[in-house]
Amino acid sequence: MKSKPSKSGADERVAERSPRRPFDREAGVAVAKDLFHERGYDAVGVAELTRALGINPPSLYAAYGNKAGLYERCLEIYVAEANLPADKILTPDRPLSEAINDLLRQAVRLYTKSKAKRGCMVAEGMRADDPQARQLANAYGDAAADFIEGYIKRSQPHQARKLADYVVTTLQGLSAGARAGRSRARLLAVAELAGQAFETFLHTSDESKNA
Amino acid sequence: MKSKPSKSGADERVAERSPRRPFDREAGVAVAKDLFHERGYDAVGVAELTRALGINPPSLYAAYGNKAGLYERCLEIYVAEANLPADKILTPDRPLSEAINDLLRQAVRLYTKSKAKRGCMVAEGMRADDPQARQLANAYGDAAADFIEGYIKRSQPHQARKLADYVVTTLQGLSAGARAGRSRARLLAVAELAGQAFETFLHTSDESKNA
DNA sequence: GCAATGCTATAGTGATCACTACAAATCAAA
DNA sequence: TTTGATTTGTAGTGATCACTATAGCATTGC
Repeated sequence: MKSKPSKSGADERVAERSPRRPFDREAGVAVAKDLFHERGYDAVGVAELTRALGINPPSLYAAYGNKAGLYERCLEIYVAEANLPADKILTPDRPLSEAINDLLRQAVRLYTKSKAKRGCMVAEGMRADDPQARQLANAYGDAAADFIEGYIKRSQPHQARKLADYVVTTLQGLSAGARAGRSRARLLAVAELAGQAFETFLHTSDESKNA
Repeated sequence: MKSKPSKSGADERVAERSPRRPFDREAGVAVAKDLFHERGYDAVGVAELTRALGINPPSLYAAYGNKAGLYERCLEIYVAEANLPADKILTPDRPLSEAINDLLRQAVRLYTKSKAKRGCMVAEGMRADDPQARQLANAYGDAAADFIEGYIKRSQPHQARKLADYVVTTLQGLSAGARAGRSRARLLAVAELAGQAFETFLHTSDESKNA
């Protein structure tokens, strides 16, 4: 009867937190995230992960379920760490083209911040051979694309999708360029071009759409 | 004495052409090319290749050296088949922006021509996990980028690299979009935007650069 | 016919893949 | 101290990786 939910409330809290500390799951996710970001989902094996985390395979599976589960946690904190805080950049109070321009430039800075971890972890994950990993990354990628499209739609409802596609395509190209080793300066120049192009789209669209 | 170079000259020609037909190397390359294009270098194993070619592993290695060697042949004919005849599109007799616009649109058509073989085989190969395959693809990618930059430099010597980077980045984004399953119509819209953007770059650059 | 040539298929190489069965070890609660 | 729960390390699962040693076999020139 009272076997499960008996005793005091404090016990339940303690019971939830594992009687014997496993190995710091959170830190493990951070380490794995760097590995996945640096070399991609497929190229990082479980053996290398366990070596990097200082644990053995059974601990990894007990903690995260499987390799894809760990990757999911990595994606989660990668996005949550606000590496590219789209919600902070795409704010309703600033001009659309200025916000997009800022987004592109900040993306380049992020993609080229680390020499090892080049490009966008989500965008690169969408190209993984493993279908499960690809699906996980796609979820975040689609969410980001929807967010951008929704933001554009506020001021440009007629061609929001086309413009959002342009932005997303540019971001994917910038991520690929970063991964290929193109320098930050050159990518920033491209981002600036794309940003100033975006501004012209709004002008020309106003003319044609109002006609 | 007369054992080796005796007899008639016709024999030498026949002797060169393998006494027993191997298995049609050329056709094998074409089949392998489709597989590599469809699923990427890493995802296609030697076992699957030999199955698709109707041969056994030793024949593959005797014919192409190794998996990377076969991939190299595939890349070669992929590019040579003029899937995207840049030299036919980027001709000196047409306006720069028109040529670039055409290049982008034709690229989209190519990237979305087959439902299975999406994107650019070279651009996608540049992301392979295998360093050898990556290097092979990079060679073709760099050559294409240089060709584009050289073409732009003819009419825009000051900012050819920046503009070429923009075009290459857009192409990579389009390839990624095609691989992600984005429709031809949407990608064509993006290509058109990028093309019309490219034209504005020339105008604005003329003003600022001449000052 | 007879050896030489050259491609073929059978079978298997060690390495690595993601993943797990099992039992020792450690903790909490009784 | 005993019991029960849980994580740990050891060791190994079958599968697949790229690749190859060996030998059979068909065709060639003699």
